[in-house]
Amino acid sequence: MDARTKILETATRLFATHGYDSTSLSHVAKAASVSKALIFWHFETKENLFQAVLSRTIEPYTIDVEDLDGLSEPEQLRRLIDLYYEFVTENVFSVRFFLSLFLREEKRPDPLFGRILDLYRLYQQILGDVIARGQACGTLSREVDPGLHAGLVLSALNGVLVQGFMGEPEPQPPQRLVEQLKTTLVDRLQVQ
Amino acid sequence: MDARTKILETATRLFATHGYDSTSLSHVAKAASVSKALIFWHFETKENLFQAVLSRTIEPYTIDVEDLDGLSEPEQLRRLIDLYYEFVTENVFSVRFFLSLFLREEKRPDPLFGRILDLYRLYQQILGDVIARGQACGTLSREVDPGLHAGLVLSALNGVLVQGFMGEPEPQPPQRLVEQLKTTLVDRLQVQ
DNA sequence: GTCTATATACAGATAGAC
DNA sequence: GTCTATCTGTATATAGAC
Repeated sequence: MDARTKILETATRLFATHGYDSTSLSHVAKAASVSKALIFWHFETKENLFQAVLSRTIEPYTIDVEDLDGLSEPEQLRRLIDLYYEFVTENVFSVRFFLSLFLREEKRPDPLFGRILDLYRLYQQILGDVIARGQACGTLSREVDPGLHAGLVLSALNGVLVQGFMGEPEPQPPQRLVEQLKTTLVDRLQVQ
Repeated sequence: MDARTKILETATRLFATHGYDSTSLSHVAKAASVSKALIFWHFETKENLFQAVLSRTIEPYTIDVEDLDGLSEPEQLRRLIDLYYEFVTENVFSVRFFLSLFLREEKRPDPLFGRILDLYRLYQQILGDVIARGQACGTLSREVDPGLHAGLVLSALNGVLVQGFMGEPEPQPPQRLVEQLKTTLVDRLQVQ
């Protein structure tokens, strides 16, 4: 592996676990087995390195909602919930990283920041649309407001995620919570 | 106000917004209008100051579940949910602070850390107990597992909280999400 | 208790050899 | 591209006057 990549990988790991300020370039250099000067040669400044790390990290963040066709609306909802949960479990490390950035004034990577929020809103809208369609088709109860219910589902998912961050062993394992979520927030909404 | 208190208040604010490492004692000294040396005279080290800040911050963290008597179980649940939400809104600042600490290896204030988790688990257990009692009395549906449902309710509450952190304006304001939460996760569980 | 002045360490960043 | 050596600022922490 070339030095540049090595630096990027190491910096990603260290920034994510210790944060921006707590991660010194001397530390990165040592962990990546290169000199400090080489980091500056490749990335100019610490800030630049950080931006490069963020871009690299956010790269796989996309929503592809395939193969929902042919499923009933409740089934689509269950599938979307699973997709969301799969995504965050596959990216726990960086999701945790970004969440910690959101909580601090420290570093708000505004452009990327906005991109994450856009993705998030898009996902919420997709959920809301499916609920609305289900109500129109008569497969889902009309008792709830689609947008609001979508917001609740996502909140619950995020809550499960955060609960996972707060340290094991939890009384309720995340997967069972997600199951409970689908049962209560989707199945109970179905029109029999 | 005496200097010691002034330092504590200032440090609390700065640590909470910028984190441990990003907050220099020079900065604290300037913001509190005292000399750096005075901070060391009162608190010995930066680490000590931080611990003092944490203790002070965690002080009001208690659960007092009063006046639930006389309420039906569903009403008790609604009340408990409101209490939780009131607590976090009154303490947004420090809750956000602690959550950010949980997400970083940076500083894990282990003793206090544990106390927060204990409170959290206690709250979850209270919720679970109320649900179980409701099921025994026949006011709540037996379809759900009490502990699991309690976990889901708390996750959803935490999710609403986090959603609030991620930046306004959100499509769904927190209060409406909490209402939706109570409707869906409590009312729909009632036996008519 | 509160200050100014200072010691010491390490941060981000540059110069220049190879 | 990669290094060693070095500059400059600022961090935590101390000494000692008042």
